[in-house]
Amino acid sequence: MKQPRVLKLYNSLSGKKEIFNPITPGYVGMYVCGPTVYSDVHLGNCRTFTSFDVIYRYLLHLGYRVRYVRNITDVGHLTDDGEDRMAKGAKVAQIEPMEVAQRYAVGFHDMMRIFNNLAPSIEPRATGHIPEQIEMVQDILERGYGYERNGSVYFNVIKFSQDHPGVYGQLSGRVIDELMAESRDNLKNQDEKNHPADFAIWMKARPQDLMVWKSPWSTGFPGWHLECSAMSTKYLGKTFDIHGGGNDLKFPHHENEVAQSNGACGCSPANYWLHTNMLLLNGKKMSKSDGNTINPPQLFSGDSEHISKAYSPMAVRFFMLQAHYRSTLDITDDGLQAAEKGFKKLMDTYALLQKLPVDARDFDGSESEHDRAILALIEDAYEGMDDDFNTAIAIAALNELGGYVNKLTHGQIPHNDVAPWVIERLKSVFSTFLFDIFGLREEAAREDNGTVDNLMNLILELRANARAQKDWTSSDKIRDALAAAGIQVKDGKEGVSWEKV
RNA sequence: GGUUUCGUGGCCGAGUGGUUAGGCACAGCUCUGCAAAAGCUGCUACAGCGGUUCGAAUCCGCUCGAAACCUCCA
Repeated sequence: MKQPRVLKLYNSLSGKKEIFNPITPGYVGMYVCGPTVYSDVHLGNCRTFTSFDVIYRYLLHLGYRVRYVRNITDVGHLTDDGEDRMAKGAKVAQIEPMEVAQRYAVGFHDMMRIFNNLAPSIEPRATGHIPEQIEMVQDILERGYGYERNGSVYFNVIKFSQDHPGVYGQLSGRVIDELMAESRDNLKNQDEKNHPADFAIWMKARPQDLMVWKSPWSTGFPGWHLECSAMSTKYLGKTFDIHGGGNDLKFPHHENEVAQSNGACGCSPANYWLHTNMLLLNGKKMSKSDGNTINPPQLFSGDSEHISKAYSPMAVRFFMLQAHYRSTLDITDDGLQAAEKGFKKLMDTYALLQKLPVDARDFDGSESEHDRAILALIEDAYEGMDDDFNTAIAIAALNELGGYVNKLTHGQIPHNDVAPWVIERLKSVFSTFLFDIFGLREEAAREDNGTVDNLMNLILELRANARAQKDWTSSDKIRDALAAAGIQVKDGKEGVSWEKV
């Protein structure tokens, strides 16, 4: 609908911005690596999925039919000790591994809704695609890129990289020889592998393993990287448009995915690889062990030593949107406060914009410099999004447009100086960006509660009476008492309003 | 140790070979009984040192500092 806009995105594979050309015009297949559901969702996850949510929304806005696949990993992802993450949680809580997965998958979905992220088109689970993964292992073996050892199957990275020069390591900038030199000697099942860089695509179960399936090689479970390859192939095809995930998945996860897909079918899985950057706290990556961490519920309740107050989900979302998705973003109390105010200001401006009249009676039909400036800023917002989804640029343009809204509202710019159709366009663009593309939503400033409204109306009426009689003592007492109760009274030209602070 | 990225005004954070990003904070003004709120205006920075260039914060080199990855991680 908005075609032809030229969309550019940064492809990790080539290391530069490229013009986006989908395989099938008008359609986009996008796969994003979802969470491993072994614990409460991490705030960093929220940033990644919020970034891809905006990407998804913008693609939709551009008129693409998008199939957005985001998996849930519920098996095969091992801890440092070589234990499955689900199984570990299950033993601790004395429940089934699938109960662990279910508990945290539900929590994850709740959090996605709180952040106003759209649901993906398909959300496949690794445990639901064991046959597909076994088939993929077979394909890899048939093509000679895997080998079996004691019931486990490993991917032969050396042979693969000899047959496909330049492929392994392209995404992460890694060199095989260095991998050999760097590899630690305490890696899992090191003795079974031909080479330290090889990785398991099927693992034979040990007696303590809880989640196991039968396969031609052994009773066991699939390797961690395999589920994404198998499920992306199943739902998007052998080669699809966009594969995304967090920066820290580049190596080894995504590198190995590329190798697996090439090894299984001789084709590259995705044309464009998009990676989001990390969320930092106090300038460092969050880490539970260091105590340098904050989770979403803490952010929303204010219950953390790192912040001074509670922040709403939309304030946090806006905070994320102010930075580009490929930049690290440092969470600070000051930064969050600035974002909270900036978000509120933009929403207030939007409310003012809704009230601007668009009737053309006193419009003289000429194009003013304001018209041109407003249209240019609208174009800036779009160009920002076209340039690798630069939400920061788009927000800046919206803020500048907000200046025009205020000046029109307060009469610094006469109404008849801006064409009615430009105002209409401004209204539509504002709402499109705020709600459809950025995925923000208005947060109830007050409970939808008639009782409170009625009480407030009564109180403010009493104060208005006092003020009419110049009884400043009474009127100020009311104002101060309300402030102490967390309610701010705002005296405006068109009357009094109030807000919970 | 290896690989990579980054270092922007009081704070957050875009961008980029030549034009004020934006937000927050701050200051002035308007409004106002006072204040708050709101609006307008102002606030010209790019780690340091060299080099390329008519011109660099933007390109190159070095130094210093930070972070990520190399091992589970969004």
